[in-house]
Amino acid sequence: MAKTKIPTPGKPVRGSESGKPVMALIDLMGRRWILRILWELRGEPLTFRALQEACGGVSPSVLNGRLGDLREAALIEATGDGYGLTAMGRELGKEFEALTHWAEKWAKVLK
Amino acid sequence: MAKTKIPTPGKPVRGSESGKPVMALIDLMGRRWILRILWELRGEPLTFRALQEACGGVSPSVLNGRLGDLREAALIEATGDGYGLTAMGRELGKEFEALTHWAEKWAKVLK
DNA sequence: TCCTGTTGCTACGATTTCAGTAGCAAAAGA
DNA sequence: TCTTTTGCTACTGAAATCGTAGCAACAGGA
Repeated sequence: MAKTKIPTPGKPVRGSESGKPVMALIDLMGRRWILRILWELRGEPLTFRALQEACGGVSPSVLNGRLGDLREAALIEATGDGYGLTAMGRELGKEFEALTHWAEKWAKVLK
Repeated sequence: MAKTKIPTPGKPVRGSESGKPVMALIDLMGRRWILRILWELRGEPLTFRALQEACGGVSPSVLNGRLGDLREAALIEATGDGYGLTAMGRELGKEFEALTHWAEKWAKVLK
């Protein structure tokens, strides 16, 4: 069960009363581990423990909270084999992959 | 002056030793207000105070910290008229705009 | 010059979130 | 039955964030 409020499109979120979907997305993505979890799940589903390890040993309490967030956001779901992306989650992951290419360029510029 | 460590592609970041650019990006974007600031600066440059107001009254200490992060990441710069996106920053903003469309669909699915 | 307003920040205490470890109940093998 | 694995909760201390106050520098205006 998530202890924090879940950002929901159409409802006000932290720092914005507009209810615009992008604000809910910004709120959600701005939480630590959310992006990392989505990233680690881009392939096949992972068990809780596997996911924890993939995320560099994130504490289970935080991980569990984030899994709750992501489940309420309908981006991941618990399957028989652990946690996996939903259709929406996979789509978001694909969008995010475009950012990977940007990040490569960014790395070159920065160094 | 930023008090937190800046995620840099090529160097280990929070939760990842790989040094992959995408990990640095995930680390950076996973900090509260980072995405929001980039979003609010997508148009014209804003002064510190204007940006603060645009971000729903975020505390100046945090805002200042994030501005430092973003400057070190070469995504924003201080111009004469306040803070504005760099070329890289504007590019990232464009990538992120694709996510706006995704968020619209997400909103429909969720409700 | 003095007054007033704006701007970019710093300081600081209170609150929230995160990290790190320990451990437990349920399920799965062996 | 005995042992592992799995999913998760509990707890404590550290770190990040919030919210407010306020200050120095600069820009008019009177």
